[in-house]
Amino acid sequence: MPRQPSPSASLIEMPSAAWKRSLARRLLAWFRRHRRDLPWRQSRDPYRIWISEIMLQQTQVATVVPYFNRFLEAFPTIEALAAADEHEVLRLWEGLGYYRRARGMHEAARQMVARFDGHFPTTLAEIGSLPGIGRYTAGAIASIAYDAQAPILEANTVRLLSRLVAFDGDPASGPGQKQLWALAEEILPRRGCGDFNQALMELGSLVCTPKAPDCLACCLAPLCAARAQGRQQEIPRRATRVAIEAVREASVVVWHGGKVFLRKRAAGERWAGLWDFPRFPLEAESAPAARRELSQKVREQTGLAIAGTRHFATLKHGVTRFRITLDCYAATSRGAKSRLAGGQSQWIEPAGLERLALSVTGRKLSRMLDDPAARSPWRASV
DNA sequence: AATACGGGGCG
DNA sequence: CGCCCAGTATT
Repeated sequence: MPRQPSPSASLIEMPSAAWKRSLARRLLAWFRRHRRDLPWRQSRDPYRIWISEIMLQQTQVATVVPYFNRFLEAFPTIEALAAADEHEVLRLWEGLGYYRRARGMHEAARQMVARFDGHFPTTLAEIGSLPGIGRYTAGAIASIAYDAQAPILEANTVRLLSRLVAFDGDPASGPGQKQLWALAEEILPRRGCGDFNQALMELGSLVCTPKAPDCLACCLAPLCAARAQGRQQEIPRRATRVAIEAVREASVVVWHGGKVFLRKRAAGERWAGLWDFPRFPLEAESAPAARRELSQKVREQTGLAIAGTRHFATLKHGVTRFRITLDCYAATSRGAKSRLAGGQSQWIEPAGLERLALSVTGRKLSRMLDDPAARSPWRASV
Protein backbone atom coordinates (compact mmCIF):
# COMPACT_ATOMS: atom_id res chain seq x y z
CA MET A 1 0.00 0.00 0.00
CA PRO A 2 1.53 3.36 -1.00
CA ARG A 3 2.13 5.56 2.00
CA GLN A 4 0.02 8.64 2.48
CA PRO A 5 1.77 11.72 1.13
CA SER A 6 1.84 13.81 4.30
CA PRO A 7 1.10 13.08 7.95
CA SER A 8 -0.75 16.36 8.53
CA ALA A 9 0.15 19.77 7.31
CA SER A 10 -0.94 23.16 6.09
CA LEU A 11 1.66 22.61 3.40
CA ILE A 12 0.69 19.94 0.92
CA GLU A 13 3.45 17.55 -0.01
CA MET A 14 3.07 16.23 -3.53
CA PRO A 15 2.33 12.50 -3.64
CA SER A 16 4.53 9.76 -5.06
CA ALA A 17 4.03 8.18 -8.47
CA ALA A 18 2.90 4.93 -6.84
CA TRP A 19 0.29 6.73 -4.75
CA LYS A 20 -1.03 8.56 -7.80
CA ARG A 21 -1.31 5.31 -9.77
CA SER A 22 -3.22 3.70 -6.95
CA LEU A 23 -5.51 6.73 -6.69
CA ALA A 24 -6.38 6.73 -10.39
CA ARG A 25 -6.90 2.97 -10.52
CA ARG A 26 -9.18 2.89 -7.48
CA LEU A 27 -11.11 5.98 -8.46
CA LEU A 28 -11.77 4.97 -12.06
CA ALA A 29 -12.79 1.44 -11.06
CA TRP A 30 -15.28 2.91 -8.60
CA PHE A 31 -16.57 5.41 -11.17
CA ARG A 32 -17.26 2.71 -13.74
CA ARG A 33 -19.66 1.10 -11.28
CA HIS A 34 -21.24 4.13 -9.67
CA ARG A 35 -21.33 6.75 -12.42
CA ARG A 36 -24.78 8.40 -12.43
CA ASP A 37 -26.51 8.50 -15.77
CA LEU A 38 -26.97 12.27 -16.09
CA PRO A 39 -28.36 13.92 -19.22
CA TRP A 40 -25.11 15.77 -20.00
CA ARG A 41 -23.21 12.51 -19.87
CA GLN A 42 -24.92 11.10 -22.95
CA SER A 43 -22.39 12.67 -25.28
CA ARG A 44 -19.13 14.56 -25.24
CA ASP A 45 -20.55 17.49 -27.16
CA PRO A 46 -18.69 20.48 -25.65
CA TYR A 47 -21.80 22.64 -26.04
CA ARG A 48 -23.83 20.34 -23.80
CA ILE A 49 -20.97 19.95 -21.34
CA TRP A 50 -20.68 23.73 -21.21
CA ILE A 51 -24.39 24.28 -20.54
CA SER A 52 -24.32 21.70 -17.77
CA GLU A 53 -21.21 23.20 -16.17
CA ILE A 54 -22.65 26.70 -16.10
CA MET A 55 -25.93 25.46 -14.64
CA LEU A 56 -24.07 23.42 -12.05
CA GLN A 57 -22.17 26.41 -10.69
CA GLN A 58 -23.29 26.68 -7.06
CA THR A 59 -26.29 24.54 -7.94
CA GLN A 60 -26.96 20.92 -7.10
CA VAL A 61 -27.33 18.19 -9.70
CA ALA A 62 -30.96 17.39 -8.85
CA THR A 63 -31.95 21.01 -9.37
CA VAL A 64 -30.20 21.29 -12.72
CA VAL A 65 -31.52 18.20 -14.52
CA PRO A 66 -34.96 19.54 -15.59
CA TYR A 67 -33.51 22.92 -16.53
CA PHE A 68 -30.83 21.28 -18.63
CA ASN A 69 -33.36 19.25 -20.60
CA ARG A 70 -35.64 22.21 -21.28
CA PHE A 71 -32.73 24.42 -22.22
CA LEU A 72 -31.26 21.95 -24.71
CA GLU A 73 -34.63 21.48 -26.31
CA ALA A 74 -35.03 25.22 -26.81
CA PHE A 75 -31.41 25.93 -27.77
CA PRO A 76 -29.88 22.76 -29.19
CA THR A 77 -26.85 24.47 -30.74
CA ILE A 78 -24.49 27.38 -30.27
CA GLU A 79 -26.16 29.14 -33.21
CA ALA A 80 -29.62 28.73 -31.72
CA LEU A 81 -28.49 30.18 -28.41
CA ALA A 82 -26.60 33.03 -30.05
CA ALA A 83 -29.65 33.94 -32.12
CA ALA A 84 -32.03 33.98 -29.15
CA ASP A 85 -33.19 37.09 -27.33
CA GLU A 86 -31.58 37.49 -23.94
CA HIS A 87 -35.02 37.53 -22.41
CA GLU A 88 -35.87 34.11 -23.85
CA VAL A 89 -32.74 32.74 -22.24
CA LEU A 90 -33.63 34.30 -18.90
CA ARG A 91 -37.16 32.90 -19.12
CA LEU A 92 -35.76 29.38 -19.35
CA TRP A 93 -33.35 30.15 -16.53
CA GLU A 94 -36.14 31.38 -14.25
CA GLY A 95 -35.85 29.86 -10.77
CA LEU A 96 -32.27 28.66 -11.21
CA GLY A 97 -30.80 31.84 -9.72
CA TYR A 98 -27.51 33.61 -10.38
CA TYR A 99 -28.96 35.05 -13.56
CA ARG A 100 -25.61 36.49 -14.55
CA ARG A 101 -24.81 32.96 -15.66
CA ALA A 102 -27.59 33.04 -18.25
CA ARG A 103 -26.59 36.46 -19.54
CA GLY A 104 -22.93 35.42 -19.70
CA MET A 105 -23.83 32.20 -21.50
CA HIS A 106 -25.83 34.06 -24.10
CA GLU A 107 -22.95 36.49 -24.63
CA ALA A 108 -20.48 33.62 -24.81
CA ALA A 109 -22.52 31.93 -27.55
CA ARG A 110 -22.48 35.17 -29.53
CA GLN A 111 -18.73 35.37 -29.08
CA MET A 112 -18.33 31.80 -30.32
CA VAL A 113 -20.13 32.80 -33.51
CA ALA A 114 -18.03 35.94 -33.89
CA ARG A 115 -14.65 34.64 -32.80
CA PHE A 116 -14.68 30.89 -33.48
CA ASP A 117 -16.88 30.60 -36.55
CA GLY A 118 -19.73 29.20 -34.46
CA HIS A 119 -17.62 26.36 -33.09
CA PHE A 120 -16.87 25.63 -29.49
CA PRO A 121 -13.22 26.60 -28.80
CA THR A 122 -10.84 23.73 -28.24
CA THR A 123 -7.99 25.07 -26.11
CA LEU A 124 -8.09 25.68 -22.39
CA ALA A 125 -7.08 29.33 -22.87
CA GLU A 126 -9.76 30.01 -25.48
CA ILE A 127 -12.43 28.28 -23.43
CA GLY A 128 -11.39 30.28 -20.38
CA SER A 129 -11.53 33.54 -22.34
CA LEU A 130 -15.33 33.33 -22.60
CA PRO A 131 -17.58 35.17 -20.13
CA GLY A 132 -18.77 33.14 -17.18
CA ILE A 133 -16.00 30.58 -17.56
CA GLY A 134 -13.38 30.63 -14.84
CA ARG A 135 -10.60 28.21 -14.06
CA TYR A 136 -12.85 25.44 -12.79
CA THR A 137 -15.32 25.52 -15.67
CA ALA A 138 -12.59 25.77 -18.31
CA GLY A 139 -10.82 22.75 -16.84
CA ALA A 140 -14.03 20.79 -16.56
CA ILE A 141 -15.06 21.41 -20.17
CA ALA A 142 -11.57 20.82 -21.59
CA SER A 143 -11.09 17.57 -19.71
CA ILE A 144 -14.61 16.17 -20.11
CA ALA A 145 -15.22 17.15 -23.74
CA TYR A 146 -11.66 16.89 -25.11
CA ASP A 147 -9.90 14.75 -22.52
CA ALA A 148 -7.39 17.55 -21.98
CA GLN A 149 -5.03 17.13 -19.03
CA ALA A 150 -6.59 20.04 -17.17
CA PRO A 151 -7.29 20.11 -13.43
CA ILE A 152 -10.47 21.14 -11.68
CA LEU A 153 -11.19 22.40 -8.19
CA GLU A 154 -14.66 22.98 -6.81
CA ALA A 155 -16.70 22.23 -3.70
CA ASN A 156 -16.52 18.43 -3.96
CA THR A 157 -12.86 18.19 -4.86
CA VAL A 158 -11.78 20.75 -2.28
CA ARG A 159 -13.32 18.52 0.35
CA LEU A 160 -12.06 15.24 -1.12
CA LEU A 161 -8.50 16.40 -1.76
CA SER A 162 -8.24 18.17 1.59
CA ARG A 163 -9.18 14.96 3.34
CA LEU A 164 -6.95 12.77 1.19
CA VAL A 165 -3.85 14.68 2.30
CA ALA A 166 -5.21 15.87 5.68
CA PHE A 167 -4.82 19.49 4.65
CA ASP A 168 -4.96 21.59 7.82
CA GLY A 169 -4.96 25.01 6.20
CA ASP A 170 -7.89 27.12 5.10
CA PRO A 171 -8.93 25.77 1.69
CA ALA A 172 -10.61 29.07 0.80
CA SER A 173 -7.51 31.20 1.38
CA GLY A 174 -5.13 32.20 -1.38
CA PRO A 175 -2.34 29.85 -0.28
CA GLY A 176 -4.81 27.02 0.32
CA GLN A 177 -6.33 27.42 -3.15
CA LYS A 178 -2.90 27.53 -4.76
CA GLN A 179 -1.83 24.31 -3.11
CA LEU A 180 -5.06 22.48 -3.81
CA TRP A 181 -4.94 23.49 -7.47
CA ALA A 182 -1.35 22.23 -7.61
CA LEU A 183 -2.46 18.93 -6.09
CA ALA A 184 -5.42 18.67 -8.47
CA GLU A 185 -2.98 19.07 -11.36
CA GLU A 186 -0.35 16.75 -9.93
CA ILE A 187 -2.72 13.79 -9.53
CA LEU A 188 -4.12 13.88 -13.09
CA PRO A 189 -3.48 10.70 -15.01
CA ARG A 190 -1.90 10.86 -18.45
CA ARG A 191 -5.17 9.92 -20.15
CA GLY A 192 -8.80 9.76 -19.13
CA CYS A 193 -8.76 13.10 -17.29
CA GLY A 194 -12.42 13.75 -18.04
CA ASP A 195 -13.50 10.58 -16.29
CA PHE A 196 -10.93 11.14 -13.58
CA ASN A 197 -12.18 14.64 -12.80
CA GLN A 198 -15.82 13.59 -12.90
CA ALA A 199 -15.01 10.65 -10.67
CA LEU A 200 -13.43 12.94 -8.08
CA MET A 201 -16.57 15.07 -8.04
CA GLU A 202 -18.88 12.08 -8.01
CA LEU A 203 -17.08 10.48 -5.09
CA GLY A 204 -17.06 13.79 -3.23
CA SER A 205 -20.74 14.21 -3.88
CA LEU A 206 -21.92 10.68 -3.07
CA VAL A 207 -19.42 9.32 -0.53
CA CYS A 208 -16.99 11.95 0.79
CA THR A 209 -19.87 14.17 1.93
CA PRO A 210 -19.57 17.26 4.13
CA LYS A 211 -21.27 16.06 7.30
CA ALA A 212 -20.88 12.31 7.52
CA PRO A 213 -18.42 10.92 4.97
CA ASP A 214 -19.03 7.22 4.34
CA CYS A 215 -15.43 6.11 4.72
CA LEU A 216 -16.42 2.44 4.93
CA ALA A 217 -17.77 2.66 1.40
CA CYS A 218 -14.95 4.81 0.07
CA CYS A 219 -12.64 3.33 -2.52
CA LEU A 220 -9.94 5.79 -1.47
CA ALA A 221 -10.07 5.11 2.28
CA PRO A 222 -6.73 3.24 2.26
CA LEU A 223 -5.08 6.30 0.70
CA CYS A 224 -6.76 8.88 2.90
CA ALA A 225 -4.67 10.71 5.49
CA ALA A 226 -7.63 12.29 7.25
CA ARG A 227 -9.21 8.87 7.58
CA ALA A 228 -5.98 7.42 8.95
CA GLN A 229 -5.98 10.16 11.59
CA GLY A 230 -9.70 9.88 12.27
CA ARG A 231 -10.10 13.57 11.38
CA GLN A 232 -12.40 13.28 8.35
CA GLN A 233 -15.10 15.21 10.25
CA GLU A 234 -12.93 18.24 10.93
CA ILE A 235 -11.23 18.46 7.54
CA PRO A 236 -11.57 20.63 5.56
CA ARG A 237 -11.73 23.60 7.86
CA ARG A 238 -15.16 25.24 7.70
CA ALA A 239 -15.53 28.69 6.28
CA THR A 240 -16.82 31.30 8.70
CA ARG A 241 -20.25 32.31 7.54
CA VAL A 242 -21.11 35.94 7.00
CA ALA A 243 -23.93 37.12 9.21
CA ILE A 244 -27.42 37.05 7.72
CA GLU A 245 -29.11 40.44 7.69
CA ALA A 246 -32.86 40.91 7.94
CA VAL A 247 -34.34 43.21 5.31
CA ARG A 248 -37.87 44.35 4.68
CA GLU A 249 -39.03 45.15 1.16
CA ALA A 250 -42.29 45.88 -0.57
CA SER A 251 -43.66 44.91 -3.99
CA VAL A 252 -46.63 46.76 -5.39
CA VAL A 253 -49.04 45.35 -7.95
CA VAL A 254 -50.14 48.52 -9.70
CA TRP A 255 -53.38 48.04 -11.65
CA HIS A 256 -54.76 50.11 -14.47
CA GLY A 257 -57.60 48.97 -16.70
CA GLY A 258 -57.21 45.28 -15.91
CA LYS A 259 -53.46 45.34 -16.50
CA VAL A 260 -50.53 45.40 -14.10
CA PHE A 261 -47.32 47.37 -14.30
CA LEU A 262 -43.95 45.64 -14.74
CA ARG A 263 -40.51 47.13 -15.15
CA LYS A 264 -37.40 45.49 -16.52
CA ARG A 265 -34.59 45.32 -14.01
CA ALA A 266 -31.63 47.36 -15.25
CA ALA A 267 -28.08 46.13 -15.80
CA GLY A 268 -26.14 46.27 -12.55
CA GLU A 269 -29.23 45.76 -10.45
CA ARG A 270 -30.18 42.60 -8.65
CA TRP A 271 -32.12 40.39 -11.13
CA ALA A 272 -30.85 42.41 -14.08
CA GLY A 273 -32.84 41.60 -17.21
CA LEU A 274 -35.80 40.12 -15.30
CA TRP A 275 -39.20 41.78 -15.13
CA ASP A 276 -40.49 42.84 -11.75
CA PHE A 277 -43.27 44.66 -10.00
CA PRO A 278 -42.23 47.99 -8.49
CA ARG A 279 -40.12 46.90 -5.52
CA PHE A 280 -37.97 48.66 -2.93
CA PRO A 281 -36.89 48.62 0.73
CA LEU A 282 -39.67 49.53 3.12
CA GLU A 283 -38.88 51.49 6.29
CA ALA A 284 -42.28 52.50 7.64
CA GLU A 285 -43.56 50.86 10.81
CA SER A 286 -47.21 51.91 10.75
CA ALA A 287 -49.77 51.25 8.05
CA PRO A 288 -50.43 54.92 7.23
CA ALA A 289 -46.69 55.63 7.06
CA ALA A 290 -46.26 52.61 4.80
CA ARG A 291 -48.99 53.90 2.50
CA ARG A 292 -47.25 57.27 2.16
CA GLU A 293 -43.87 55.63 1.64
CA LEU A 294 -45.26 53.29 -1.03
CA SER A 295 -46.82 56.14 -2.97
CA GLN A 296 -43.60 58.13 -2.87
CA LYS A 297 -41.34 55.24 -3.85
CA VAL A 298 -43.61 53.96 -6.61
CA ARG A 299 -43.59 57.48 -8.01
CA GLU A 300 -39.79 57.67 -7.75
CA GLN A 301 -39.27 54.28 -9.38
CA THR A 302 -41.92 54.47 -12.09
CA GLY A 303 -43.47 57.94 -12.24
CA LEU A 304 -46.88 56.45 -11.51
CA ALA A 305 -49.30 57.98 -9.00
CA ILE A 306 -51.07 55.28 -7.02
CA ALA A 307 -54.08 55.19 -4.73
CA GLY A 308 -56.15 52.56 -2.93
CA THR A 309 -53.10 50.78 -1.60
CA ARG A 310 -53.82 47.52 0.22
CA HIS A 311 -51.57 44.88 1.75
CA PHE A 312 -52.46 41.36 0.60
CA ALA A 313 -49.55 38.99 1.31
CA THR A 314 -46.16 38.58 2.93
CA LEU A 315 -43.44 36.44 1.35
CA LYS A 316 -40.16 35.48 2.97
CA HIS A 317 -37.09 34.51 1.01
CA GLY A 318 -33.32 34.65 1.08
CA VAL A 319 -31.05 36.47 -1.34
CA THR A 320 -27.36 35.73 -0.70
CA ARG A 321 -26.74 37.12 2.79
CA PHE A 322 -30.11 38.81 3.19
CA ARG A 323 -33.24 37.39 4.71
CA ILE A 324 -35.98 39.34 3.00
CA THR A 325 -39.50 39.85 4.24
CA LEU A 326 -41.46 41.00 1.22
CA ASP A 327 -44.74 42.78 1.87
CA CYS A 328 -47.01 42.64 -1.16
CA TYR A 329 -49.46 45.42 -1.93
CA ALA A 330 -52.09 46.11 -4.55
CA ALA A 331 -52.89 49.63 -5.75
CA THR A 332 -54.43 51.47 -8.66
CA SER A 333 -52.73 53.98 -10.90
CA ARG A 334 -54.62 57.06 -11.99
CA GLY A 335 -52.75 57.21 -15.28
CA ALA A 336 -50.83 54.79 -17.47
CA LYS A 337 -47.90 57.02 -18.32
CA SER A 338 -44.65 55.87 -16.69
CA ARG A 339 -41.40 57.78 -16.89
CA LEU A 340 -39.34 54.67 -17.70
CA ALA A 341 -37.73 54.43 -21.13
CA GLY A 342 -39.46 52.46 -23.86
CA GLY A 343 -39.02 48.72 -23.52
CA GLN A 344 -38.12 49.10 -19.86
CA SER A 345 -41.69 48.90 -18.62
CA GLN A 346 -45.07 47.62 -19.73
CA TRP A 347 -48.71 47.24 -18.73
CA ILE A 348 -49.71 43.63 -19.12
CA GLU A 349 -52.68 41.40 -18.41
CA PRO A 350 -51.99 38.87 -15.67
CA ALA A 351 -52.19 36.00 -18.18
CA GLY A 352 -49.36 37.57 -20.16
CA LEU A 353 -46.97 37.27 -17.21
CA GLU A 354 -46.39 33.65 -18.19
CA ARG A 355 -44.19 34.84 -21.02
CA LEU A 356 -42.01 37.07 -18.88
CA ALA A 357 -38.91 36.09 -16.93
CA LEU A 358 -39.55 36.91 -13.28
CA SER A 359 -37.70 36.28 -10.05
CA VAL A 360 -39.12 33.47 -7.93
CA THR A 361 -40.88 35.95 -5.65
CA GLY A 362 -42.17 37.85 -8.66
CA ARG A 363 -43.57 34.59 -10.00
CA LYS A 364 -45.19 33.73 -6.66
CA LEU A 365 -46.76 37.15 -6.59
CA SER A 366 -48.00 36.79 -10.15
CA ARG A 367 -49.75 33.54 -9.20
CA MET A 368 -51.78 35.41 -6.59
CA LEU A 369 -53.29 37.92 -8.98
CA ASP A 370 -56.47 35.90 -9.45
CA ASP A 371 -57.19 36.39 -5.77
CA PRO A 372 -59.56 39.34 -5.24
CA ALA A 373 -57.31 40.43 -2.35
CA ALA A 374 -54.55 41.15 -4.86
CA ARG A 375 -56.81 43.60 -6.69
CA SER A 376 -56.95 47.17 -5.57
CA PRO A 377 -60.16 48.09 -3.76
CA TRP A 378 -60.36 51.08 -6.05
CA ARG A 379 -61.94 50.67 -9.44
CA ALA A 380 -59.49 51.12 -12.25
CA SER A 381 -60.12 54.44 -13.94
CA VAL A 382 -60.63 53.20 -17.45
C1' DA B 1 -9.35 39.23 0.57
C1' DA B 2 -14.08 40.33 0.68
C1' DT B 3 -18.40 40.76 -1.46
C1' DA B 4 -22.36 40.27 -4.75
C1' DC B 5 -25.00 37.18 -6.92
C1' DG B 6 -30.58 33.14 -5.92
C1' DG B 7 -32.62 29.54 -4.90
C1' DG B 8 -33.44 24.90 -3.46
C1' DG B 9 -32.04 20.34 -1.23
C1' DC B 10 -31.73 18.16 2.96
C1' DG B 11 -31.08 16.73 7.89
C1' DC C 1 -33.85 26.71 10.51
C1' DG C 2 -28.76 26.14 9.18
C1' DC C 3 -25.54 24.33 6.11
C1' DC C 4 -24.32 23.41 1.62
C1' DC C 5 -24.05 23.47 -3.43
C1' DA C 6 -19.74 20.82 -10.37
C1' DG C 7 -18.07 29.40 -9.07
C1' DT C 8 -17.29 33.88 -11.41
C1' DA C 9 -16.62 38.70 -11.58
C1' DT C 10 -15.87 42.77 -9.29
C1' DT C 11 -14.05 45.68 -5.83
